[in-house]
Amino acid sequence: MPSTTFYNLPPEKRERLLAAARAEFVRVPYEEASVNRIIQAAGIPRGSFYMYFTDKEDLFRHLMECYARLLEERMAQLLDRNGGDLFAAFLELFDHIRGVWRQGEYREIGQILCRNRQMQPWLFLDRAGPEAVLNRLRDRVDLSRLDLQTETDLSDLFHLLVTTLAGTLVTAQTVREEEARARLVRVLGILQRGAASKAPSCEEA
Amino acid sequence: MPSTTFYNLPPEKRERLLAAARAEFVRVPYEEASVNRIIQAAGIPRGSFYMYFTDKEDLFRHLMECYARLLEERMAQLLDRNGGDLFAAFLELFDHIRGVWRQGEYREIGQILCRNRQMQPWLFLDRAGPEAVLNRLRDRVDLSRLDLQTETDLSDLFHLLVTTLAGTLVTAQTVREEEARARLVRVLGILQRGAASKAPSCEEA
DNA sequence: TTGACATGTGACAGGTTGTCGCCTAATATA
DNA sequence: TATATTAGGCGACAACCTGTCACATGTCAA
Repeated sequence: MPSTTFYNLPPEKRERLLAAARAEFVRVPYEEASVNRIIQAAGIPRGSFYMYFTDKEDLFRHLMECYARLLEERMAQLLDRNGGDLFAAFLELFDHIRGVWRQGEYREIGQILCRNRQMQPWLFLDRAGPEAVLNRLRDRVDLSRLDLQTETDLSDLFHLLVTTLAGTLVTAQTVREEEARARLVRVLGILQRGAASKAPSCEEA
Repeated sequence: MPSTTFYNLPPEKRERLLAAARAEFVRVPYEEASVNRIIQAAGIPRGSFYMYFTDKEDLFRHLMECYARLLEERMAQLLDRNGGDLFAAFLELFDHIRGVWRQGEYREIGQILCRNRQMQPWLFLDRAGPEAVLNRLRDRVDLSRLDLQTETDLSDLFHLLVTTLAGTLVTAQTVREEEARARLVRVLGILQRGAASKAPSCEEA
């Protein structure tokens, strides 16, 4: 987490640093990103940087978490709008994210995530784990739409959904947009209806 | 991939290098692992190392892929033994892997994977993607047990299963073994029966 | 004015990586 | 046997990186 000193900075300087960081993380994969280049581009002395962030990872996490917070808010709205339908909300979240990534301040996030697939969890999963996110969202989920058989099924399902969404978003950067979306729809379908063939005694019309 | 020069090496030297590498990757997370320490521990000069592998990543991938090949073979056997039941095979694969990790040459793999969760995909997914693995395994899967509605459903399902297995294996290193297994069973259950509540007109006994 | 404290600053020590020219040993050719 | 050719062993080196630390500077309260 950034130190309080960082938040006391003049906003202009703060944003300059973050912008330089985003640019660097877009340019090369995480491991190759260099604090050196970031501070140079931002015109911020070495010592100061380490006053704000403990290291590169701290900075990267901050970028991800800022955006993750936005996503969580949006997810809450989408759940409400869809009457608590978890699957519908996730699909709409995909559309929302794709839209936001196309332009504006968060345009770079998509590219960063694509260049750093291993970091996917950092975007969607709270430092405290997926549990934490789910707990804040739980009230908005309509459980009657789901067939949950144990206490933890919701958590497991949520995890599956998050992983799937993340994966789809990343592939959406390289394959055709609709193709990625179609894949998401298919996987959501599998998760809803199950992949095991149904007993013949229970066939749908 | 290691150069042919690497394979021409006397087996003793080759194994010394790989052992040193495993030890280093167990010691610290991937980013912190140092080629320096590996070659020092193995008593191999710098120039030689770069003759065998292009860099640290190349070496790491090699370790993972050696093991991945074993897993794929095992998976093929398990599919045959379970009459092509994909779900049963995955569950047994979990048990198998846990057993192997407890001792022997691959004891370290579990720890490495745990210290480097982001690398999970490298273990299970072929460089060519999950598709490649599935294609080699496809014939052994009994499709009649599955309810696949589009061409790509099997591939999507396979991806879900692999991701889930990897996640469970990693958590199994930290939480109680049976707990991790129980979680895998639950998730497999969700994937089989689906998470959407069934229409009342089609209730099981 | 003076002190106390937060913050800015860049030189520095200690580490890393990949390369490159040189040397050795083994094998093929005349 | 003498010589050419080639694969491989080797370690010094340049170029880079990171995190720290002693010192400079600014700011606010007494």
